[in-house]
Order: sequence, then C-alpha cells, then structure tokens
Amino acid sequence: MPAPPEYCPVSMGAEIVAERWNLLIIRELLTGARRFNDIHRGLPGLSRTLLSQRLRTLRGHGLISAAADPTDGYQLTDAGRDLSTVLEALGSWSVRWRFPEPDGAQLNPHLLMWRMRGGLAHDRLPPRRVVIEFTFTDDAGDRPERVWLIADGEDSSVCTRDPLFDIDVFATASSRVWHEIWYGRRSVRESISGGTVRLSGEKHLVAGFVDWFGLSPFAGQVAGRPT
Amino acid sequence: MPAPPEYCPVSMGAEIVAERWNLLIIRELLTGARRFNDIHRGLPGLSRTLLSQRLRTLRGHGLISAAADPTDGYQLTDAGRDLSTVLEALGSWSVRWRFPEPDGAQLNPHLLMWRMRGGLAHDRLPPRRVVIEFTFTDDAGDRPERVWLIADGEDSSVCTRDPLFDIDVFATASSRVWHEIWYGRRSVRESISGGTVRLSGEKHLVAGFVDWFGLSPFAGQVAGRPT
DNA sequence: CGGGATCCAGTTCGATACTG
DNA sequence: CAGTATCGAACTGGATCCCG
Repeated sequence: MPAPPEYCPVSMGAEIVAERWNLLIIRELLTGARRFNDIHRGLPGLSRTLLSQRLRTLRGHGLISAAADPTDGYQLTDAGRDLSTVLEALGSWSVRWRFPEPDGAQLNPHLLMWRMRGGLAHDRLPPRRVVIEFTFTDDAGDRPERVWLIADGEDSSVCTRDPLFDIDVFATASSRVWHEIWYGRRSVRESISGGTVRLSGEKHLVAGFVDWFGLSPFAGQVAGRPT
Repeated sequence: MPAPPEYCPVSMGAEIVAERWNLLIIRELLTGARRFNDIHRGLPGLSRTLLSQRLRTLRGHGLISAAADPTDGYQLTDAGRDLSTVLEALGSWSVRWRFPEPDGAQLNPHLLMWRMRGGLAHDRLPPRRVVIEFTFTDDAGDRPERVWLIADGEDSSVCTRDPLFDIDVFATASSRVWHEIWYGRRSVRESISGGTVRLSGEKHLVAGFVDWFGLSPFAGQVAGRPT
C-alpha cells in the first residue's frame, strides 16, 4: 500500500489483507505448511520471486517469523495465527455468497490432493509407508489423470509421476466427486458403498481408507451437503 | 485478480478483499455513505477515476447496486451488507495487534470530523439547524485548525471554511483528544468536566452536546480505554 | 453531481539465470 | 532447498479534460 493508511482499525487491517497473496500465504501456514516450497505448492500462480517478497513483508509486519531451525522454514507469530479469525469470517462469507458448484475448469485434482494430504490423520494410518494411487476419471476423452499419495509416519507427499513403489490402495473416481467430498457436499462413506468411488487393494487397508482423510475447514457450511 | 482464483472459499473471498480499496468502500457504505462524493470524501488518497472503476467491479460482483433513485447513489446488496462480518473480524484483529496510539502524522482532524458526523444522533439534536465550530489546538506553532459541523434535521455536513452561520457551540480541544474519545480511550464527559475539551455557547445546547455523538464501532475493544 | 476518455508515469510481476 | 538479481512486459492508477 503506497500511502500510509488512515488511522482506523479497518484501514490498518486492509493494509495486510488488501495485498495480493498475503491472506493465502497465511492460510497455507495455518494449514500446516512451513517450508518455502510447500507454501509455494499450495499457491499456483504465485512466482517464487513474489512469494519471497511477500514473506519478507509479512515478517516486517510481525505476522510470521523464521523458525529456529532454518530448514523448518517459517512459523506464524501470535498475531499471524490470530488472523485465522479473519480467514474464517472471510471463508464463511464466501461460502454463503460466492461458492457455487465448480465448473469443470475450476477443478484441479492435483491441488485438491495437496489439500487432502494436509488433512491426513497420520495417527490413523498404519505405522508404515502407505501408497495410494488416485485415478481421476473426469473426461473420457483424455487419458485419466493419476496422482500418487505417499504417507509414511508423520511424513507425506504427493507425486504426479509414478513413484514406482508398490501401490497399497487404488482409488478411482472423478475429480469432481473428490471435490464434493472435500467440501462436505457428499459423504465419502456413501460414495464408496454406492460405487461412485471405487477402491481396491489389501482388504483391511481399503476398510481403513475412509478414516484417513479430513475435510475442508468449511465443509460444514457449504451448501448442498448430503442429507 | 488476473488469474481466476482457486476453487476454495478463502481464495474466492480474497478476490474481493485483496483488491485495494474494496473493503474500505464497503465500510463507507456500511457506515451510511450513499452518494459518490460522500464515499469519496471518506477515502482520502483514492482518485475519482479509481473509485468509479471499483464501484463498477463491486457491482459486477453483486455486492452493491445503484439505488432506485439515481441521485441516491449506491446501496449494498445482501451479500455486500454481510461483508460486515468480515469487516468486524478484521477491525477487531487490528485493534488487538496493530492499533497503537497514533503518532502526530496520523491524526487527521477533518477526516475524524467526517466520521463523527456519520455517528451523529440526529434524533437527539434540537429540531433546527445547529452549527458547531471545532477548534483543534494540536500544535502551538501553526494557527489552530478549525472545522465546522452543521446538522439540520436528517442532514449534516462538515466544512473546512467558515460557513458564515451563527455558531451555536464552540468546541476546543486537540485533535488527539478527539481521536481518543472516538476510539473509546477517553470519556467525553470527563474530558469536558475536566476542561480538556472546552465548550461554550448557549447553555442548554452545551449541556446536550455530549449526547449528540457516537463512537467508533471498535471503541469498546481498543486498548487503553478509560477506567 | 457523477462520472467517461485519454494519456502517460510509476509500479508490479514473471521469466530467467545465478548463488550458497 | 531457498532464495537473490536483473530485465522487460504488463498493468495500475493519477491527472486532466470533457460530457450530460
């Protein structure tokens, strides 16, 4: 913001919030990202150069700080963490007024997998490496897109290329269906039992699958959720 | 925002909120401004050209609409009005983390008077024109700045030049003191009785003065408020 | 009063290449 | 992995003038 803001609480806050990407960077940190490249992955369209700049100005505003161990990246300060109140108000507002069902171009399976990775319940996963292959069947024309999710203890990652590990669970559904699930518009359990999501693999892993994933923080508020 | 936002509630909201001025324009409308020039007065630093553009995009987003009578300017839609939840969260956050006492350069008596005008309790004013002359005594070096507030029924205005009306009440205090009062850091009543704010004029008008003005929406939350 | 049109300066940003 | 440096393109926004 070029000119210093008016002495008014809303203007003071707008100085942070009205700068592109700032809120989204905070969101990434609030949802668990710490390292530069992880933050960057969650923000398609943001260049590394600009992310670097923004992190600096956010540090200048006292919203984030470099972690003690530099390889741990960044962490939110108390002030930064408290921005969650604003994020919640904003997300809730959007859900009420500008969150219609996505059109096809808005579906981004890779990014969605990255969000779902963030919501993994590591403590409910088996205490060993688990590899899941997701096949997205959105468009019959293209060859179906595939993404691999690898969870191992506290670590997890998402790959676009075959990691060449043994696959524990194969999951097949449209990207749209996964979006509906993530945003609480559709129940995972019913989607599996109804065959909309098809799973295969070792029996007890397939049985556990449904408990591994969380939902979007706004899932409870999105219109069109299952009856 | 150039690229279409991610399909995510926070990103959808950020598309509005992360565009400069948008939140402040909404604030002006929420606090009673309707006409183009009134909105503009509350936003120093914003050019008319840009305000015009922003009003158009906000209309495109369905947050505001032109009033039925064109001379009535703009009004918020339901969606726009509901942004008050976000404004409140943002203002509260700022008050918690980035709202220290202002330094001298941040004090803007004219703008403050404009805000106080918005908070006038017209129903407590006498049912005729009332003219108040405010004299700001911040800096002994300069000649003290003066601003006139004219209230008449439902109408009210703020002038920088002597309106050449008879003055009903003269109010003398520093701009800083008025800021402290507006943000709830100081009690009007005590400031008057203690002589920090000096009033003169017709006796019953001076007695009523204290009830004519409201406080900032965030007054109750600002640190350093009177004991 | 409430803008629209034009022109131009300043700023922002992405791409690319490079460093530790 | 986590940035920095540089450069040019694109965009933003203010000034000015004009219109109904």
